[in-house]
Amino acid sequence: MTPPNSDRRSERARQAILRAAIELCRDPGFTDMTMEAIAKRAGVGKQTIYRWWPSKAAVVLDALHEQTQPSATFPDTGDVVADLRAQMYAVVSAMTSPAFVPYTALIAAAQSDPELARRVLDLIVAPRVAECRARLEKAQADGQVHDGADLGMAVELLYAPLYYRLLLHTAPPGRDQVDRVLTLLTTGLLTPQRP
Amino acid sequence: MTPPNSDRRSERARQAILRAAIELCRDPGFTDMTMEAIAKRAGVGKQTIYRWWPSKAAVVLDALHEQTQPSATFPDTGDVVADLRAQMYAVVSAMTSPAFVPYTALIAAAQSDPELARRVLDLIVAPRVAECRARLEKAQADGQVHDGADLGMAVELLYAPLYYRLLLHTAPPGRDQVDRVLTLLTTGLLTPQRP
Amino acid sequence: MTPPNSDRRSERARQAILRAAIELCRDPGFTDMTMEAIAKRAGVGKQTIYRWWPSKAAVVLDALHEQTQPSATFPDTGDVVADLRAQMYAVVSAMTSPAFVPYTALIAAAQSDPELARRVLDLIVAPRVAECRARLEKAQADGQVHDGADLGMAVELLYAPLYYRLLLHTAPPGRDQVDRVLTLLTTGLLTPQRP
Amino acid sequence: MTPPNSDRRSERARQAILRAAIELCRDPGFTDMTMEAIAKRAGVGKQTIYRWWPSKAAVVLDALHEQTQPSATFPDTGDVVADLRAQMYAVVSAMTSPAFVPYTALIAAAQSDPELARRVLDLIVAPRVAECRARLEKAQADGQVHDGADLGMAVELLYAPLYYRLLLHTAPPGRDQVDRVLTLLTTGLLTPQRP
DNA sequence: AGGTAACCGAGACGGTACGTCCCGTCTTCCA
DNA sequence: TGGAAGACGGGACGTACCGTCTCGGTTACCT
Repeated sequence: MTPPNSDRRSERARQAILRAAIELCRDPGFTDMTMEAIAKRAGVGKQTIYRWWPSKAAVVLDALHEQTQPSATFPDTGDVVADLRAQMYAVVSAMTSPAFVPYTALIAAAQSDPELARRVLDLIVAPRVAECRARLEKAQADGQVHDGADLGMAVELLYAPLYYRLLLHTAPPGRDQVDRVLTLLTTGLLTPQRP
Repeated sequence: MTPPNSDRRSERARQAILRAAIELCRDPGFTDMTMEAIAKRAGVGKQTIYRWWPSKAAVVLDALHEQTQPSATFPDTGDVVADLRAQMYAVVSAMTSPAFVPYTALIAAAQSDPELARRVLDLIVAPRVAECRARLEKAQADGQVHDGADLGMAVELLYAPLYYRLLLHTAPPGRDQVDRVLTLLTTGLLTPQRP
Repeated sequence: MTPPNSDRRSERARQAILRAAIELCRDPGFTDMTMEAIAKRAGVGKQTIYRWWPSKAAVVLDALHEQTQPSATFPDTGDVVADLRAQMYAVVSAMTSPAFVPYTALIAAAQSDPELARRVLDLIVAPRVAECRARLEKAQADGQVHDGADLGMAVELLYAPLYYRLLLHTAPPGRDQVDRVLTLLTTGLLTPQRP
Repeated sequence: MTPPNSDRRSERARQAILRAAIELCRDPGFTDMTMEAIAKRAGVGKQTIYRWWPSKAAVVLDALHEQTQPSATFPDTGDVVADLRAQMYAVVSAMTSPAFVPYTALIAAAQSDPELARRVLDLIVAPRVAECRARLEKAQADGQVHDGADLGMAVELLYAPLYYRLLLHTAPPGRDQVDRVLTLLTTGLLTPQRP
């Protein structure tokens, strides 16, 4: 997928590799997966993998991304807070499902692989952020959010706690967390009491 | 530091190993560091490392933790927001300094090593969280924060965005980010405008 | 048994070590036996072994030698050939018994350990050779062997074929081999036929 | 040379390995030689050695065998005894040359490695024995040896004393030994004197 | 229609690090 | 001071993968 340009590329091999990668995410898991194992399971020469991907992380990222359905778009019922809650509940569900483990591994791998980091960001994080941002903008236009609110930071504040728990393992992300985050953000209680 | 119990342990070797680990964090970096390199640089047999630590990540964690000064306590000038800002500025400084890179690597490594995750949490994250929490509680007692505010979530909301940027590489954590987070949290603008 | 001189030596430890060596000859076998295993099984510090023996081969040699009864002396019925046959049968029995395996291992070890070679020779081979030689000399005095016969070489010729088979594994040493050796040596058929 | 079947094998690597083995026989010697040293000197990965040989002894055996010229055949001047003497002198020369040391080491190693023992026997011992046997049979046909003589045992009796001295270190094999062996075997003096 | 150039499978190759085993020395504490 | 215990520096083990390479074979295009 990177260096040699060709439509002579074998679609059969490509799919077999992605398929094998997905399967190996399940069983030995991302960390214990090897290029050799992918090649063997896909019935493919190692060279064929190295020809199109730079690392196992790149293969897995492609594999995960390919199998992901176009993803439902951000809900819009007219009530921003309800919509945010619904969407964040969905994210929590995803994060706590076993199928999410390899995503976490990819984020970990990306810490020492800038190119991978960029691709993870572009493929996985950015689209969700953009949608959330768009929903907030619409809400602002609807008057459900202050004109002066810092929407960019709002997006970060909404999702960051989920990733925080996911990656620091302080606790699993959860629905109550979502509720508390929304409460804090929408009530602004982090301010002095009025006497 | 885990399996064999003994006070016959060589303090000389222990320190040489931790020292070597720190040095190797700088030069080849955590990812390219190997147990063999640590042993060689420390002038120590590999077995001596494996006897006391289960992985290079464990060694590095101990090394980083040992070299860390008792850590300045949370500032308390009487103004919570100012104190939070000061402390978070400090965290931003730390995170963007080259010396922080290995911490990031440890968090990455912890994604596939639950025991390491626990130790990272206990040694690095938990104490900071506790201090922040304590400061917020004092602020609440002082009436600078609403009685009903969810302080636990507040701590998460304050720090999560920093880790979010750090680990997802959306942008480097920064002072302006801190300012915007504090603004959003203290003004509660994520609410409908009053007409 | 070599360097430090002392009667403070612990007889208990010495016997435990030799005993352990014998037992380990049986189970993991000489080749797979280690100093550490001997120490552990003997309930002895490694240092205690190294203090008195230079190598595991030395320990095993002592152990084997100590457990060997003073050894029956060469038979003397008046008939040299019969006596030789009897004695050589006994050697064949010994060589083909499982208990002989470590002796073979010692001879092998001696190939790269001159000091061990000397001790193996002195303790194991030389006494038997001397006895055989003495019996042949008596036979010569009795007129059962030619005055001109080269008795030193005769001893070599009698025993060499047994060691030859033992060490080159062309075939196991056997009674028929003994018979055929004796026949060839006593009939001198390796000469032209008389017409 | 055993497990994977393939003509994809690198002849370059094979030769480099055998060459390195020969050289290391000279300098650190068989006992102190390591697989790692062979690999390093041959400029080869360790795996490449392990892929084709089970042990360093196997490598050395192949190396020695490959470098050995097809070997001069048994002399045949018409005089068996002279021919035997000539051939055995040659064996003595070989055995007492420094180049023979690794053969001795192989025989030692074979004591705890049945497969190696078989290969040493087949490659080194058996051919020589067969040639000697053939020469004796021809002598028997020529009437230079009794019809009833036990030729198989004769071969053993001729060579065994040389190996006996070589391996038990009673004395170095020598020409005088050869002479005395031949004398004893051809005169049959190990019999009662005729009055 | 034949030639040729690319991808493909297979897996050997030179290498590096792994985690383990044992070496022979040392250190510590006990009797 | 000898012995038990076992940690220590060291070095080789045999294995696992890395990423590159060579080797036929099989397409698919290009004359």
